[in-house]
Amino acid sequence: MTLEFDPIDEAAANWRGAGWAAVDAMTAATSITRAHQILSGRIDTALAPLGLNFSRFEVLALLSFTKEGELPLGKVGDRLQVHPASVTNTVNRLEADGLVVRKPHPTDRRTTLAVLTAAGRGRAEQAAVALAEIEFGVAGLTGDGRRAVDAAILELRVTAGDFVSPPSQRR
Amino acid sequence: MTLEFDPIDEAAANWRGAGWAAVDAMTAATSITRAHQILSGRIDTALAPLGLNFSRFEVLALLSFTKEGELPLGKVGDRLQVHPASVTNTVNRLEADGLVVRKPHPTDRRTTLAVLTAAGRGRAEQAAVALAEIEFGVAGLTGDGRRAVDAAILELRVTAGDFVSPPSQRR
DNA sequence: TCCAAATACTTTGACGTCCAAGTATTTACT
DNA sequence: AGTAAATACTTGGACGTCAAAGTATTTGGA
Repeated sequence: MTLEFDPIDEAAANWRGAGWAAVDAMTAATSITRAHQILSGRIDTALAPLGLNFSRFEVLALLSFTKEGELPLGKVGDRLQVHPASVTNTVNRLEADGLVVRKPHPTDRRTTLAVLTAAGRGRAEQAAVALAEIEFGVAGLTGDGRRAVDAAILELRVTAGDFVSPPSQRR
Repeated sequence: MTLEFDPIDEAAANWRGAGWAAVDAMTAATSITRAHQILSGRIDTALAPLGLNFSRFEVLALLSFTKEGELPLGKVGDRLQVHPASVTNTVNRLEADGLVVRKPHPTDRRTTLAVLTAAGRGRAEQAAVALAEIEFGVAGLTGDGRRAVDAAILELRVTAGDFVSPPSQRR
């Protein structure tokens, strides 16, 4: 399973050998892809005992930060940047598990609110602790590395049109 | 769709406000996750006209770098770090599209070789060009940013046991 | 030689994500 | 007021990934 060499280095050498272009871009893309695999594996493993995956946890966390513990499904999708159909699916599962309840919007009948239950709030806190313990899967990244990743990816997110205002200068 | 603020900044502020731990780790993990979404969206869009996705392209590229244009399916999985079942699925699709052919291993009858066809080789080259044009989805990342991401993620991959030897010192 | 264990791949099934289409409701314009 | 367009969510289908179990073959001792 464990290789004797860095597969990304190996790929870069192959690309150069074949005369293919944009090798630096390829390695960056591959690094990010692999990092995502590693993180999501570690995170899902940590959350599995709580009956959650990362998507479901994100919804619980987002709701727990609101004043009333509720949010329209559309807002959830916007904040977490996932497809509406995925929100429906995720909330279905959370509702089946009793962590969230659907409630009609008081004034707009198109809209459905996801409302955190007491069980949901408790589960979110347990999950936050569990994730903090494994450092969100980024154990192995130093503080410098984390800042470098954040800063670099910020450029990427801006060009992808994730948001418009210049980001705040903190961190 | 586009937000008025950085959703990751917003999440970090919320986490701090709630007194939850490991905020830096959370932002790094979230950044990487989002970066992966952005990249894979761009890459799949660029490859769609060629009837490929990134997984299928990776297999074609890997085969095209070998002397004979063939490799056992198990080796493909090892190099690309994907599950054996995914290799089966990916090669099924490539074979249905005539880009690859399965061939029995000459001496080990357990083993199946994936062999690049002429069409597969041509398609891989077209795809490499298409991906270079979009810089593998990392347009928006400067050279420095790319190096920073590679270096930081290298630490992560090492701790995940991706490979054993110290990486070469190039780049 | 024989047989248990390891290896290689496929199959099946549970999930998750996205797109496209469908339904319901509200908004905006004439 | 009346209607076309926009908005909000759900549904159904195509795909992809992974885990676990199944089949075939080879390896490595006893």
